[in-house]
Amino acid sequence: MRQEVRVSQARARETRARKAAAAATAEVDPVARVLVDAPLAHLDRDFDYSVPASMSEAARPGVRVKVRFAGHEADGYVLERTASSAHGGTLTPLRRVVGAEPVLSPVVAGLAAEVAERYAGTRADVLRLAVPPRHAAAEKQPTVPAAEPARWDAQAAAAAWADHDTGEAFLRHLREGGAPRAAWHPAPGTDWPRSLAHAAAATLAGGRGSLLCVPDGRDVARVSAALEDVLGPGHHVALTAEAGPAARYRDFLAVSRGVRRVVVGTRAAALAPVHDLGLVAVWDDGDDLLAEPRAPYPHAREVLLLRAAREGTAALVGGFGATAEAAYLLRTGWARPLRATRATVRDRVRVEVAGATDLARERDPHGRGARVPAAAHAVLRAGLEQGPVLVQTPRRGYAAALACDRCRTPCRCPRCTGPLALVGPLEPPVCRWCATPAQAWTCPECGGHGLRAPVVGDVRTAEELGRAFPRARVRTSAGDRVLAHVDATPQVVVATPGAEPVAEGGYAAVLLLDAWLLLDRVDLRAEEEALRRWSNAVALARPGARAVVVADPAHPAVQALVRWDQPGHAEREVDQRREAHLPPSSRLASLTAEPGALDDALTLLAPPGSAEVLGPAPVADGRERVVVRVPRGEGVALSRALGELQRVRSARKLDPVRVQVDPPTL
DNA sequence: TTAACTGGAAAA
DNA sequence: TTTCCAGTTAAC
Repeated sequence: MRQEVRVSQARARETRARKAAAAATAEVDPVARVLVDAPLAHLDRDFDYSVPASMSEAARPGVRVKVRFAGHEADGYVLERTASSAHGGTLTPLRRVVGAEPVLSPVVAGLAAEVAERYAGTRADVLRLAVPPRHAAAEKQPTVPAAEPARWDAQAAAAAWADHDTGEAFLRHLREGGAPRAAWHPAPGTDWPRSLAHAAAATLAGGRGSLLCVPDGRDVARVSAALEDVLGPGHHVALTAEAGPAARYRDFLAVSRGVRRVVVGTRAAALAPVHDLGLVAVWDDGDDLLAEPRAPYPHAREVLLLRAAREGTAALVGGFGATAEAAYLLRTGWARPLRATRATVRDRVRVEVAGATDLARERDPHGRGARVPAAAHAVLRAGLEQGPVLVQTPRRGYAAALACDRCRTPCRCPRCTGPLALVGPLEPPVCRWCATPAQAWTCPECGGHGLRAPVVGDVRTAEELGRAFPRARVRTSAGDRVLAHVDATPQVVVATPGAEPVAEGGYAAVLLLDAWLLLDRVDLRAEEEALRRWSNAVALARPGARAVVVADPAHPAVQALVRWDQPGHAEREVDQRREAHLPPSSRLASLTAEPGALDDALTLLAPPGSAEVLGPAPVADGRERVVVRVPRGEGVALSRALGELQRVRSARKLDPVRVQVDPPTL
């Protein structure tokens, strides 16, 4: 039996060898350099395969191929065709060319290599983000060019940017093929999707493409509508993950074929193969949605800035908030400020501060405290006579977590120790994990029976406001029930940060509740993030509207909001972070693994001399994390050392260590 | 998955 | 010293 198996294996081997010898290889450039989709870091290099004559035409650079790799069939991309190989042994032939479409351009292949290096990951991981899964039916359809040339209205574009000190010069540079780079901070109420669309139109009028990245699908839809309006139909595509595989691939092909040269999309679009790229832009770059959650965790802003440098394009980093990273671009002189004039800002919105800091913290669990101060009520009431009003409340749901009102011990379910939460005004608290109602809760620490809600959700805020304004319509927008738009009729719109609907004509008033809650988060970016969220809500107001933030008026973030000086806040943030050796003046990387593997990784790691290793500190699932920190100038060396670590560890089959360069949170 | 390589043990 | 074998490694 065993004998037979061996004989048949030997025969199969002979057959294969005979076939290989018999199949003629291509006459011109018989070698294909292939990027193989292998999961191991140390295999992230090019491999040469011979090209059978039958595939010589199809195996162009950029096409997908199937190859035999270490016994398995593996996917790969042809990077180039060459006359000879440096590989000593005989080359395995390509097995199959998958489709005729060159989906990996040399530009994107180079970019993927740079992104992989920067984030200490593999090119294959980056390309999984860059190239959507193939959809054969979509590949057969040709991309139809736009029926009419793109519109270019220099006056309309100038008008859209007129409120900015250097807006016209920026547009002119785009139009003339220049590479201006700016950190953009518009006034509240600015129709930023339209401004972006005009920037793309100016770039296209000069013969170049644009790549615009925004945080989420709603923003993509807004910019897409503005592009359609400004450029005319058929000149741009919107790339989002939610589009579905066929549409996603079809739109990707429209870009990779060069038929559409203006692209708006979410984070993965930063790697889109736009032809003749002239402008990269990222909007609201502080939004954590722009940080990719899959390895190697690239951030869309950083990918776009790498592209701007590699491809010599213009760059626009904008938002109503301002990140320390954007401020750092100004500080180093890499970008210039592009700001709304002070006169415009003054005309748009007045931001006031109401209430003392601790009112919200001390109120009782049924919300009878003065969470919405009288002054704020007055502003809402006045606003409701003009149109819709927006109320931002930090967290979704009725009430997040409950605590003992005497000793502040968090309430735990007596049955399963899960967190308790209120689900309605007259019902007892319910466990979030096992859904058991806690009929008569007693604090295990102090024996108290009273509950307090440290966080009030949007549903209860809506309920409270419904009582306060009985004649007004009250709607909520949060979590999985996000409204994209509301009309111009008077109504109260309660929304969580990031879920604020756009109001037709803008909100007549904006109220920001529980501001202390955003500021109390234990996070490196808590302040910047709070200011960003408030700013995005205030920016939805109509010209002449009033905004009220219920917060401590002395807090620097609150003051920056009132003055609409987010870039100034970001500048101070840069200073503070430099003193604390935090990004962007420093480069951080985190390593997460089982304690043993982490120990071992640290002995293998050869970081630049100035590196500090902080930790290890325990994280979830019994794993530990260390943070490695270097001055920014040594960031490249740190990335290289981390990449080398991953290659060595994968070659030796050691336990995996998760490496994140520039982790968005710590 | 599997050919090539390594090193250790048995045979000469 | 040579040969054989099992386990390891690299992977075109």
